[in-house]
Amino acid sequence: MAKKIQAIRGMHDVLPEQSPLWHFLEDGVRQVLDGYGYREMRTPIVEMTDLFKRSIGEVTDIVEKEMYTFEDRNGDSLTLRPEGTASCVRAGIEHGLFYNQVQRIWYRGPMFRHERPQKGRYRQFHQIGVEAYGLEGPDIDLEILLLTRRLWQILGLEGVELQINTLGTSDERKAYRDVLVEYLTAHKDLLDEDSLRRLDSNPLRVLDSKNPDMQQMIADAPSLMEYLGDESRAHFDALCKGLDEAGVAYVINPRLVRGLDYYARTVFEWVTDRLGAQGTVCAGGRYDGLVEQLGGKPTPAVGFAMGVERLIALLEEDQDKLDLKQADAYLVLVGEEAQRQGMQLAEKLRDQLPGLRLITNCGGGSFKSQFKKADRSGARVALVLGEDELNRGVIGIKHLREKAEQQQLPIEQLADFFQ
RNA sequence: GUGGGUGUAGCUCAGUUGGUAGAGCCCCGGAUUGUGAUUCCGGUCGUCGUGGGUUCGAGUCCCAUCAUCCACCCCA
Repeated sequence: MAKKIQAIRGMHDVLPEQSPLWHFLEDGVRQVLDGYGYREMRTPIVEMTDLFKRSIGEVTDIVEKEMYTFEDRNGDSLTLRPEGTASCVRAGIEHGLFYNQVQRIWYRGPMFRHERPQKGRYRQFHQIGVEAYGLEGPDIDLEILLLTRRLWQILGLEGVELQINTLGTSDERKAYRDVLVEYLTAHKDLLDEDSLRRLDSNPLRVLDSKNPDMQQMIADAPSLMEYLGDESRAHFDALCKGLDEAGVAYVINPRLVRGLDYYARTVFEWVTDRLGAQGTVCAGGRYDGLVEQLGGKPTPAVGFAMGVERLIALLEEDQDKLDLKQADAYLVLVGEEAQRQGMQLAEKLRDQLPGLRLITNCGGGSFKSQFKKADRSGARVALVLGEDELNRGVIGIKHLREKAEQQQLPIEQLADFFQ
């Protein structure tokens, strides 16, 4: 036997058995987004490497050590996208979508990060992202959050908690960052190895440290809230008020600091404790500076991304609640003549009943074995065509899921049965 | 990138102090004529992750390597 080739580390197949759950999720998301007037955009999986360097930030882990970057045949440096926002902004600028316009956009697809695989963390993973451009007020932030709440409702997802925070404008954050670095440097002796590293790369992250020895020092650190301008504060207050009025439960988490450089003002995460260490199921925030930073004219923006594998993992836990059977009817065909005519009959049924999910038995087999297959297909009924039925011009209908006598119908009346 | 756990049939796993592999599920067939899911009977399936080493002999011990899982880190 030839040597087997297996999938790349951290990249997984979605098998036929799992795809109904993916469809359930994707259909639900699409339905909700349609309902809010968001439209899908599809962008390439590969982009110029600089796009991500400039948007995500040169000194982030993603750019420094997690990107799948390679040289194209003409020498360009290309990268498999590690996230979707950058591409979305690039495409928007490229096609003039942001000129004096409001855009509500969503996207979905695979993302790539070269990390050590773990539960809820893969090298190829899928995100569904939602972005709104051209609106600077807190109303659109609120809409985005209401939309996520509705998503969980539609999907029947329970036990996810909303955490929000504000990072202020980039100027406010810069000012705070300087103060924080000063404070942290003064307490350098208390910092652990990770935090010392973050002191240079992302000092705000130090506040999120899990190290118990550092908690007191962190609690005494200056708070970003004190460095917010009036406008940022008003923006955040208005959002909180809107959430209150809409009855959305949330927790203000001052330590919530998104890892990508482009976030400002509103940031949020939906988290669960059911997924181990990777508990963030959906996260995002405002990124007013990014469009300009990537060469467009200044455009306010807010958005988020969901981790599809993580949501699927949550949905799997109570999958039995979902009705995901895949066939309505299974056509049992015994005998050469029945097999021949059965194919024609099945086509006719599909003409008459476009939504019908009908599996035709192929490969022959006894009545017994064909009924076994019918049962395993999940079909509600088995349609039976054998020698007897052919001679009499009828088809047998056996109910597989409920107690009811097997009945017979003239073949031409079969379509009526499914109406 | 760092640390720990695990790799035996398609799946879930057992395999005693080293003596050349087993169960359940699944799949296939049968239990008097053409009927599933229950029950009974029978059957197929393995280079024991891969490569070295120790030994008369390795699934079992040693080394390496790959994969996978969990945590750190990072993030959706």
